[in-house]
Amino acid sequence: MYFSSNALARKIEKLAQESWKPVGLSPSHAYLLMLVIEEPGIQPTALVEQLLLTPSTITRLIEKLEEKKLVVRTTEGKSTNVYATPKAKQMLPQLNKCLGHFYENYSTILGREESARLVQNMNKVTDKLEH
Amino acid sequence: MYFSSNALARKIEKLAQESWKPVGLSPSHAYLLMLVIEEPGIQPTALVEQLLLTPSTITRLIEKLEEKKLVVRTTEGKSTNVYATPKAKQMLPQLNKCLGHFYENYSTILGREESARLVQNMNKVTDKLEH
DNA sequence: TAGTAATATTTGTATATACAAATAAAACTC
DNA sequence: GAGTTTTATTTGTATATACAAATATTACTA
Repeated sequence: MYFSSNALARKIEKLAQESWKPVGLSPSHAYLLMLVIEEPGIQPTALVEQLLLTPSTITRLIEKLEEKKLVVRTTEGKSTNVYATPKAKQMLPQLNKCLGHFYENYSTILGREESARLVQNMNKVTDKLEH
Repeated sequence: MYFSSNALARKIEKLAQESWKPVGLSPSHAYLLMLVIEEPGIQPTALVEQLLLTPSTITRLIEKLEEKKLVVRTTEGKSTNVYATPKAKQMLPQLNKCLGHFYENYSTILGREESARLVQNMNKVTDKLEH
């Protein structure tokens, strides 16, 4: 179980990295950016929930996107809002294309149905392991 | 798929870390050590295959176990042999116990059958992603 | 057999992520 | 409304792993 889940995650990670190479972003950065474009002003807490990552990781991801001038942060009180820059918004079609490629890649290899089933299974297990 | 496989791997990793806490080793170190005890003089290349990790990672794992005086390395020519120390051999029962706990942990949560099915599925997918 | 190719391992450095502590602000509580 | 608790975010540091280059040795080839 231990090596199986790790090995699978690493393989998928690699495939995803390949898929997002055209936009020069890691999969996590790309997913985060797409969420920010979709929901302007989204807060880190919401990103934590959607991406299943910890707050510190989300901060790090945002920082990097800020460096690349793809997002800006505004802080009011204890909460922070994240917005996509025009530069990022222009990238949206390419981001979607990469996402599509990624999906095609693994669905071609595994079949659409089997892929869906596996994802469902993994989510179920992850939820059960929550505590 | 991307977040599902990553999230699952992280959850399992955490569960495994808990399980091996009693011996003060990370899951990867523990699995490697058990292989070395089982097959004295095993070479890094063989460990790479069994643990599904890269050569550099294997070197790092061995280094750490060497620091802890749990293994020794002998180099002859281009190849290296790894042996468990008496100290490590004495730990074997505890290592097995941790392995058992880990298995019990996730099988209790998921059920034995479902666990086995998931592992099979993940392995199948990982193999298919090989290229 | 000298020169090149293949194999095994290690080293330098990078990525993805997390935990725990720090900071800051808002929300309760009495 | 002063003091405490909760919530949101960031920062310092650590872990697990990988890639690419370096090193060393053995095997092949012409």
